[in-house]
Amino acid sequence: MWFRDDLRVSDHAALCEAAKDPEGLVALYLLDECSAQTRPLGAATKWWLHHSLQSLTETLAGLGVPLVLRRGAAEEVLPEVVAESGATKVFWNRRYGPERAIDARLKQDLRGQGIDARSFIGGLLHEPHTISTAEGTPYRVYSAFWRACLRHGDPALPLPAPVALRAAEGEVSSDSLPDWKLLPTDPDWASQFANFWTPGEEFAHMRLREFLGDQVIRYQADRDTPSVDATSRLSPHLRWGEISPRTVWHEALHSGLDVGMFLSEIAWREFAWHTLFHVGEDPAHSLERRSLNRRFDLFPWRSSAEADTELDAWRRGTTGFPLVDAGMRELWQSGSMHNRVRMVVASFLSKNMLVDWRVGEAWFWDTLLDADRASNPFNWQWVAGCGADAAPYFRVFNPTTQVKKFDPEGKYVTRWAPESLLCVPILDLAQTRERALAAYQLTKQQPLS
DNA sequence: TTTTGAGTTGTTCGA
DNA sequence: GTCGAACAACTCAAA
Repeated sequence: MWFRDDLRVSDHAALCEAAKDPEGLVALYLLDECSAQTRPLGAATKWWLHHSLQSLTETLAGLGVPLVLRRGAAEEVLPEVVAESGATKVFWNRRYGPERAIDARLKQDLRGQGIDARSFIGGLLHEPHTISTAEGTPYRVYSAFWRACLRHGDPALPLPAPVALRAAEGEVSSDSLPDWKLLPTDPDWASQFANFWTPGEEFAHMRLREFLGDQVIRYQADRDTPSVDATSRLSPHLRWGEISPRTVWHEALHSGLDVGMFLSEIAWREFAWHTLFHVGEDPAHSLERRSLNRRFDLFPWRSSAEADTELDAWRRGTTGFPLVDAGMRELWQSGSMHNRVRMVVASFLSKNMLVDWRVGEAWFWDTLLDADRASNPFNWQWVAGCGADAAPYFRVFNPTTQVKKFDPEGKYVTRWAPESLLCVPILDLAQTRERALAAYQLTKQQPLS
């Protein structure tokens, strides 16, 4: 049983199937950061992965199976583990990013050697190939995609976790988790993360129940207010598949409350994966590499060198715009940022600073606990105006207006960046807005080559 | 097949 | 202070 971005035992199709096998199973987690189709993990994400693997190890041990840890290119290491263990079958849940090229090649190779390699439904509500427009093309507009999801009907009911597992005979060598050095040391900049988050399947379910118990009622009204704890905070758990979106969907419906708005946000995650799936397996075409709107191929972004000082201020949260600075500090200290503020800081970077959205995306990738290969670049592209169902180019968030609207009492700003109010603004909002509008207008008018 | 209307998250300006 | 218009172009789906 090969675990990937699905570090859980409930609603796990591949595990359920593997559990039926009388030969017993080997549970494997393979950390692959070197294949061409994978993306090296961000530093914050590694912290989460460490703790999530620890949690899965305990859960599996309780069910009777050790978790084997191995590192390297999947196409080299997986066959090694198969040979070492004498496994005759290999099961996994499907991935929907560029990594699926690796899975397809492995499946073919293993089957060529007489190994029964099988994949199962992965961590989405609906598999991407089952949702398409009447013309068979992928959706490019969210609302139409959401309607299509609703027409598709409820996703399958979550599968129960196995009550017991049988370990395969013989021993398979495993790396030790601390040797992977996923946790930061010297300095331990993640020291505060544990005050905000508890990785692991058990806590993912607790978080969902808590949210559905007393927060979801206020979700629609308060989700845009960053000082209020009104969001589900499930995203890092979903990132590692500690809980499946199908479980979230059904438990939310089961609550009997008005969960429409919340589920439509789960569908945005789905839409990002749908979009990533349809750009194909070529890493060069992946969402983090290329704007969906090809007109932006020649966009006159200012280079990182040119915007060096401003970029530094953006990353550190010393731009002199309290909402931007508060957001960037929240990110650094907690590994997360409120959704409303993400839009503001992303608009600030791509529009006011006129820096390539990929630079911001890379920073989020490194510092966010919930960044995945679909949502993170998809949403950056949405804000930058070059993505699917993108914000119109003239939508430039004004951090001063936004703070008046969404943090009028300054609670959020005071919590994260109290001294930012005294900083000197690094740029002129009106002037940089005009600069962005001019550049975007030119790009829009450019004929597509 | 063609036409038409609608579409997550904003800001500014002028009446 | 409030309100509506303008700021495009394109995709999707219904008519």
